[in-house]
Amino acid sequence: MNSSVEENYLKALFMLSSTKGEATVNEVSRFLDIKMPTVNSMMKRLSEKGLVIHENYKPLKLTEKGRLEAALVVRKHRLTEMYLVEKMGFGWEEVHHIAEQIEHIHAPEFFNKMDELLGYPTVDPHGSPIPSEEGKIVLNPYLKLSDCMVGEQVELMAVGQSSASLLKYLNTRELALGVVIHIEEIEPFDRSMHVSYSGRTSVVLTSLVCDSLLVRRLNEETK
Amino acid sequence: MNSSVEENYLKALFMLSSTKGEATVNEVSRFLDIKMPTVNSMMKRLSEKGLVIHENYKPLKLTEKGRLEAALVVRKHRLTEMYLVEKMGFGWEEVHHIAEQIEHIHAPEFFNKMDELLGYPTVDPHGSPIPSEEGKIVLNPYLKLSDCMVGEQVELMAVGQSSASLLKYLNTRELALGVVIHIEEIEPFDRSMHVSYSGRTSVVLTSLVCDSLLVRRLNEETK
DNA sequence: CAAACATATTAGTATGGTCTAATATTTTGT
DNA sequence: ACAAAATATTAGACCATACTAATATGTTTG
Repeated sequence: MNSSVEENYLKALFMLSSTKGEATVNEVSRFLDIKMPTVNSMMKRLSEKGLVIHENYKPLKLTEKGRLEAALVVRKHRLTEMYLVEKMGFGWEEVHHIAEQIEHIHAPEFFNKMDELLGYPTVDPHGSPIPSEEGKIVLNPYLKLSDCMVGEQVELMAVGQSSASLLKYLNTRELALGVVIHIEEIEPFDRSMHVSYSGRTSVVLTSLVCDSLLVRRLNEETK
Repeated sequence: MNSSVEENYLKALFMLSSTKGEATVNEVSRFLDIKMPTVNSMMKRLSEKGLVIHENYKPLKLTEKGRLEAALVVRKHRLTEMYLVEKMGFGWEEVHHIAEQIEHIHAPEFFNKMDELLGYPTVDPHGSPIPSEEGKIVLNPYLKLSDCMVGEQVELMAVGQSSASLLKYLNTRELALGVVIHIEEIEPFDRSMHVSYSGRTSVVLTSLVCDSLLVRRLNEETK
């Protein structure tokens, strides 16, 4: 059984290595706000437990076992977020720090019950995928708003990062999941976008925001 | 902020001292299954933090502050149990070990939301009182079934101890909270009771069981 | 390529929370 | 009342998880 602390390291590694398949001690250190030597010795431990591959001065990788255990923590986190929003009426921006704690509860039946009550969702309220009990995740089928072109119509499906500040920003602009966005114009010099949605027109979104919004192109018949 | 471990000691002390107002190191030790020297040094810590009164070789008492913090942990535990049973569909006997973990979550809004969704209950699914946010508890208004007399009609309101074995025992006999029990006969020599309820008649309950069942006398007009 | 910088590791320290063994005190039973 | 038993405390060890300071390795850049 892994401790909460170990689970946090595994989760960090899971998230940081999701694209490249590996991460450095320094990245984990900054991500968790824990000093490098501490990370280093913890990685030694996880390596002895067969959860991480750690050769001196080389980047860190999760073993298959480590990846599974990390995925299960992420699963618990995202199911919790989903449950808090859908079944308890919390707002997007309130649930993260609660889920950060509940994700370490050891009680599979508790999370499976949430899963059942939620109807076996595959994405959480931020739109991020929820790993299955076997650690499988659906590949994120969404693209960044910033990768779309003028004239396209897209539906907001997820946010790339779920900082409270971004979520509040979206709330004040009535930008919720499911909103259909029409791209009116893109400023070439700073890549900011003018968009319209839900009756609002010419709303300006900076490229920073556009990078964080994950959308799905609407096909012709939906228009 | 108290750690989970400290919270467990406070809770233990709270429960053990609920009748006499104090408890011994030895009792806490047996209750938590932690050796006496460990308990002793932890009590020293809690005493320095102003949560416990601990003079050498004297029984332990909670300070007002300690009592409040302990009550809040109990509140979180019992609200959680209540929520798991009422809102998620778990059985009585499944929820204890989940609540033991969730009670240490630091997120008042989470528990207040449960409270709200449950309609501000004052007793948990085992019938034990749920302390308020201010640490106040309604005095247990129930009496033991074993203190009742032949001919009385009582409603099952709570169980004195919530061991899985007792709860299963009650389940198999369809003895649920709210069931109205009629006391037909009491064996003087072993204090076992013959009772009837929900169509069943002459069910025998040993005195051990009767001691664990908390009931409320039904007044005449309810009969 | 060598110096400077970034990253990684080792060594040593601290704290929380547990243990066992030894000792001290209180309670109990004859 | 005194010896035995139960309870409480002190002392010393250990592991998990953090830190700082010092050192080693790897990377970047003049």
